[in-house]
Amino acid sequence: MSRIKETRDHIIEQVAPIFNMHGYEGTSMSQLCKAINMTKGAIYGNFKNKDEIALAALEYNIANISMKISKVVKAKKNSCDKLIAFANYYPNHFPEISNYGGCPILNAAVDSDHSHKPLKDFVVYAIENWMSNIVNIIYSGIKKEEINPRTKPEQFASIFVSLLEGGFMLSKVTGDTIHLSRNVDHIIYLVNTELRS
Amino acid sequence: MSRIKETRDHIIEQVAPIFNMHGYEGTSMSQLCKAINMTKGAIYGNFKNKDEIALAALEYNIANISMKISKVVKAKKNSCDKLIAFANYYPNHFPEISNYGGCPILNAAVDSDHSHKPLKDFVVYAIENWMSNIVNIIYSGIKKEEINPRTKPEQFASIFVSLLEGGFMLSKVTGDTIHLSRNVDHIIYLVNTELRS
DNA sequence: ATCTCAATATACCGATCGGTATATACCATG
DNA sequence: CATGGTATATACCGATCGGTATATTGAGAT
Repeated sequence: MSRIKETRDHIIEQVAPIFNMHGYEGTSMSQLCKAINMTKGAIYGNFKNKDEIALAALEYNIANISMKISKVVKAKKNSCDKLIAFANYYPNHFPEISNYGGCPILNAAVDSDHSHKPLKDFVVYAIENWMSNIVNIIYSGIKKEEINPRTKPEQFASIFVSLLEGGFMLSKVTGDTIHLSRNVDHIIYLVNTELRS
Repeated sequence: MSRIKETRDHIIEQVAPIFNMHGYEGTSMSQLCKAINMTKGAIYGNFKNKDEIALAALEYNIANISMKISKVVKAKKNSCDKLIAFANYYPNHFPEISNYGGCPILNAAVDSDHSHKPLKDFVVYAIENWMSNIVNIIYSGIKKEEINPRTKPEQFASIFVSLLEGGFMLSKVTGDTIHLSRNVDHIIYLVNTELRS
């Protein structure tokens, strides 16, 4: 890897949590300089402008959490267990995600509404990607006869994602994990009583 | 009402949607001046600083939507119908709320995390108030023997709020109301199959 | 008609914003 | 050890930030 790439990656890693915590407008370039202990020359030598570094940070944040979730999901063989492992990731890593500023997808979805288009486009892409991930697990589960074929995968995906994001938001802002726990309990209940065959 | 109060209220009404759309950091005082067609003198004559006007705007936004929802809920007598009317408010008014910048509670919950404490405190208060509203409808429904007494009101409230907020967020960012509709369908399903006695 | 006082407009503050032009430091190659 | 090129630091830009001090305005009271 070339040296310029190493610096660029170093910058992205350091600024990613800041963008996640403070949002696009709430993050300033000087704030980023302080965080990476470098000057504007280093940033503008590696990124065209604030938009570009914000997008890179978002991509990093979403790829990061997606990868970690993917790991616990792949560890399960049964489709229903995959869904439950997915859901459990959030309460199991609540402090860590919370200290990082919350779920990057939710933050970006709320924050990106009036920022530049590529950023918003990427949020939509990430959400659709996430939902189709759930949908695919269910379809595959139906094929493997682990999941009730009368299940509606798309509807379940909407509910699944909403319960996790909504629950995380409630727990983060109130400082009480109970909301997220209740939602995950409901997801597990749905999986075991309505999906699992 | 004194004239100063009229101006203050006029300002709040005009700036409330701007704060809801752009968030605290994303909203500038000059932007507000342009919106109300007045100058800084008018604003700083009626508000101590940006924090105070932002809090007033949030209070206005939340009171506003709460009042409207309360109206459709109170129009129903049966507790289960109240819950369904509550949930239906969101898809029924999606374009209106969306154009206004989304649900002020969700926006503020995500936005307020690093702003001044009174603003965050008010978000928490509003959420707890909202949840206890749902809880009270259920308790009252149990007492009136309209709702299954084995229902867990607090758990249902977490799920209820999360499905609405999460679904609205998904639908707003993707521009497709299907997510919100699916979630409301699930809420109605839960009410009719698990709550209604 | 004049005075008073509150409400708003104007002009300005230092700080910081995103961004850029240039100087400097550093490393690979000869 | 000199040189060339690249990566980063420095210094600076105009614009805008939140906020304030003061000038102007206008309605009600005398």
